Amino acid sequence: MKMTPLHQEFVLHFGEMGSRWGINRTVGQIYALLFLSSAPLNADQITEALGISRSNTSMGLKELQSWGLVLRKHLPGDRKEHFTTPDDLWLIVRTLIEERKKREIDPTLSKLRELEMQGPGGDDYAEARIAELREMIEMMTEFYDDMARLETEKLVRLMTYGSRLAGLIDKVGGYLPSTKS
Amino acid sequence: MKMTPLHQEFVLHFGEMGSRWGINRTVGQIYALLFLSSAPLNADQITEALGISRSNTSMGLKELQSWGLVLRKHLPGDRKEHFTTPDDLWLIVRTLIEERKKREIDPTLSKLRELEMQGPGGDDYAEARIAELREMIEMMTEFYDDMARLETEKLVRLMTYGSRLAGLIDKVGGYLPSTKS
DNA sequence: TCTCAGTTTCAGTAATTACTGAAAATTCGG
DNA sequence: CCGAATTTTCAGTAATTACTGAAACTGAGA
Repeated sequence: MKMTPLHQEFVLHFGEMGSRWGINRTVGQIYALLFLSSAPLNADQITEALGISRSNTSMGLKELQSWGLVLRKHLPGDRKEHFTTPDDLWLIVRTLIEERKKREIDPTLSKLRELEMQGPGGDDYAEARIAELREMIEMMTEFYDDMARLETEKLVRLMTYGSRLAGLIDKVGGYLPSTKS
Repeated sequence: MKMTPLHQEFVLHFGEMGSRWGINRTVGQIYALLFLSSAPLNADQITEALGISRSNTSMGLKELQSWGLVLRKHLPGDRKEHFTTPDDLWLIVRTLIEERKKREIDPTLSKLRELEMQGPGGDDYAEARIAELREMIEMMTEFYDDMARLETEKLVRLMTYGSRLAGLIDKVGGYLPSTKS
């Protein structure tokens, strides 16, 4: 399992970026390795290619599977588990966004609602600020949900349409309430 | 500088979420405190409210300013520096997204382009995978750039339009190339 | 220009997170 | 159901990151 220079640089980059992406170095490297590999790899191959311990590989794969970014694959005639990334890049991106939303946004949205439930406590400014933040997050997550429901083909069409979208909306007519709450 | 229960819970939550958001606990707490405060606070007030060291406050504020999430504010008649978060939540969100893109996506886009520059090295699968990833990131960042350029009012209109956008595009006509590359 | 309130820097230390090897658990062919 | 192959868990340790106090620096008023 010797890596080509291309693999090496890619794997190293994902390792470095890992900490910024909220995963650790080896998890990033494992993902990178699987991403570039046309055939599924088993844990020993990953362990050897990255020069890490077998247990570290096991933990890394576990985390990546919990994210839905890596899939187990049984190869016939081999007792060992093998692993891949999904072929479809769009699926990967959808998964990534969904998981990050789940971990980074949803808990805060819940907390904000919970705080509002506790009713007014006298600090009008803080309460308004919290309500405003909650509304903003709701608007963005609802938009995200709508977009996530679209098939990829429509999503691509929409994204390629880019800034012209705004003009389009103008034309259709603005029956919507104004911006400021 | 005693915090109300509302402040406390909010600050604590931001502290806990900090690590998921790629900042540390105290940076999250400082931000939370400033976010809920109607008047700008000085470093000593922050230090006392959070029970952290003066130097920690200084470093946290420095980081938040580098993100553009916290602004210095000189109060007349007081020699101390004061700090606030921008009033406009949309501005805050725009800043957040822009900065995270800068830190988490742009370096990878550069790296991918760099790897492609190095020319074919024989691993067709890996090279195709990298090219596909680069194209995907380009499409998404270009879309983001388009959206970021819109005034907030239009952005709100667009987001509220949600899933109906897809139908809209259909109607206007699909002159665009098909999805699969 | 000197003073001093205020701020930043930084070396040392504490706290957290990542990684390892060994042992326990699981899985599957026989 | 047994036993070898494989995977997972976990306590201990290494590496990294966060935090502190003290010292250095800054800049406005006298």
